[in-house]
Amino acid sequence: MNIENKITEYVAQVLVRLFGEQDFPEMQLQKTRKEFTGDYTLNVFPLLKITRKNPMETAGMIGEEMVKTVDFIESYEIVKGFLNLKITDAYWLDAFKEISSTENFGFVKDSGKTVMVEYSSPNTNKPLHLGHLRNNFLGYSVAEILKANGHKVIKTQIINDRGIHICKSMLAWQLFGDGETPESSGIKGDHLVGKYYVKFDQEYKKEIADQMAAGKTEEEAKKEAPILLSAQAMLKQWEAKEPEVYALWEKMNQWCYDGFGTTYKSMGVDFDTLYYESETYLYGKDFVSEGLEKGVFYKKEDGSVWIDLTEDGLDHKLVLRSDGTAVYMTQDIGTAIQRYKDYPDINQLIYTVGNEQDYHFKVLFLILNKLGFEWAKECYHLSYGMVELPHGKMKSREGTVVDADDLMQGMVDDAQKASELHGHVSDQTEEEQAALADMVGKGALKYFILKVDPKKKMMFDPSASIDLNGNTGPFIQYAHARIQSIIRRAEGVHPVTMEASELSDKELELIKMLNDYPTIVKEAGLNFSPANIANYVYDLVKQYNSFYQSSPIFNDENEAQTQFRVSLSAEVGKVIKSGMRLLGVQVPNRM
RNA sequence: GGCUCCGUAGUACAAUGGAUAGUAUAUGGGUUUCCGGUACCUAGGAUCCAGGUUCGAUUCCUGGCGGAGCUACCA
Repeated sequence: MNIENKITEYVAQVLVRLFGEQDFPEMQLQKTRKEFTGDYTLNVFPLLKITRKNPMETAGMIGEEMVKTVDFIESYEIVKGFLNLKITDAYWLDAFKEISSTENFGFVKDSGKTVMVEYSSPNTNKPLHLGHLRNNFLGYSVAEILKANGHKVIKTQIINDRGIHICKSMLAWQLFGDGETPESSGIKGDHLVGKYYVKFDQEYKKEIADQMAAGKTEEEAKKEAPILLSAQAMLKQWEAKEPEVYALWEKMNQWCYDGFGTTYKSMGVDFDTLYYESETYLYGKDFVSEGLEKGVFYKKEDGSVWIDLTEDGLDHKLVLRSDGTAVYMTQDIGTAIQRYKDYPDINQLIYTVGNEQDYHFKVLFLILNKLGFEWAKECYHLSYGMVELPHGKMKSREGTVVDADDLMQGMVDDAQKASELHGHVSDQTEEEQAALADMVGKGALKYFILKVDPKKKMMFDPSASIDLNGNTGPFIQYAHARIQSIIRRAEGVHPVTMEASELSDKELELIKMLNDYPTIVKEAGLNFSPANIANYVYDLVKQYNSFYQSSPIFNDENEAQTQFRVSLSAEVGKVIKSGMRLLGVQVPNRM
């Protein structure tokens, strides 16, 4: 049992003893703010109803009784109705010994729960960009955090590999590509496909302009541009599995998969199982038919199929086009059902998708519920805010898209430069230095993105993200490297022999912060928030640096103290590594 | 227009309804007999506006102002 629970339990006992009351409001216990003495603070305001005394008196009676009866409570102090309880140093030293002897400190062994986490889910017509980075880092990290909470996790994605947008790239390549391949051009596969997606758009614009010059309205021109009609025709050919089109689709998709594979490797993310829209959209259609029979959906005169959600406060929503082809919703219905069929024992299905699709998922879950799937209530949309740039939105047409590969490479290059500047690792081989630059550059990027609450939109300033000072990944990595340097010099970590009475304030503060780690991991899991972990690790590092600055570790006169400080440093290092690991960030032993 | 989300120092981010609203960056002033100065210490600077609920509101409610997203037979 953790200390918070112990304290609230004792307070409950005290209340029963002093006031004979069995039924009281939930205990409000929080950590004592820095400016007051004490470790935990009980807010007595909610208890006044049962004590029928003023805040001072109530706090005094409870504090008095706690000190008298609980061995690890040393003293109490009352400030404005807040009861501050101080824990004994001996308790904290014991807690530290416990922490250092715990394997995988902070992690839960087995919760018995299985969770599927979907993230990434790109379209196969263009490379990944900045928005995908937030998605991938978030999805991966949440999956790791859930594992740390003892859940079995299945990482997955839905690959959006069919549809008109894919045909646009294919058509443009057919018309203008002149047989260009990743091999012949030296261009990464996904970037090559993306190049033709852009090419299509350029041609399309040109044709619209031509048609308008010939007297058509803008609306007509947009609908009747020959290249668009060709793309639509190609989509039909694809659905009919016409060999030539199908072969082209397979070839260009493979270029994308190869390119994505490289990018995922560079990001450090992975998946346990994959779903393809081209395989699930037909399955979704089957359930639309079934829902139509059940009366969940209705058919309009033109043949399109809809659902009426006005009773749920929403609108009417299309689930199948009049020509019988599938929309996004159709395949999402199919994919969800397929997943529960493949993995019947999952307890939760998490979709990591941007908040511009909040409405879509509200509708999807409602539809699944109406189709009679019990598990619909286990579906959760992990909705994250958009990534904004200092100079406005990312728009592919205006060339303001921040490419994922380019951005990561830029970060690594900057890390390399910084490393050369400081020269701590100039004796290492080129390979080792390159690996370090990769670790630091990617660490900076991941930390920069993950330290922000996922629900909130975030500003991405490329020039600020490469700053290695302040609340950044490299700041944390540096602290870890410095700790490893201490351990190297100490030639290992030895058991603690120091007395509790010798502990300094800064040492006590560090122990208390280490003691919080399991609670942080738990909260991060409940909130699906890597930011909780990031902010905690940052605070821990700041506290450690302050300790490091003021407390000489290697002290010839007090061997026990030296060993303790090395041991404390080592534990801080372990928690830094563990926490960063949950963010998908590695930490170096030298940098 | 309708619906949803968001407004915290110059900028970027924190704060289960709790105490004097934290941190970074930028700006000013400091720290090397010592273990890695990518560090540490220190100063100034903020809750969009008006009401309401509450012992107590950055947090909850209402209205205004400002911003973003959704509102496609797109994904």
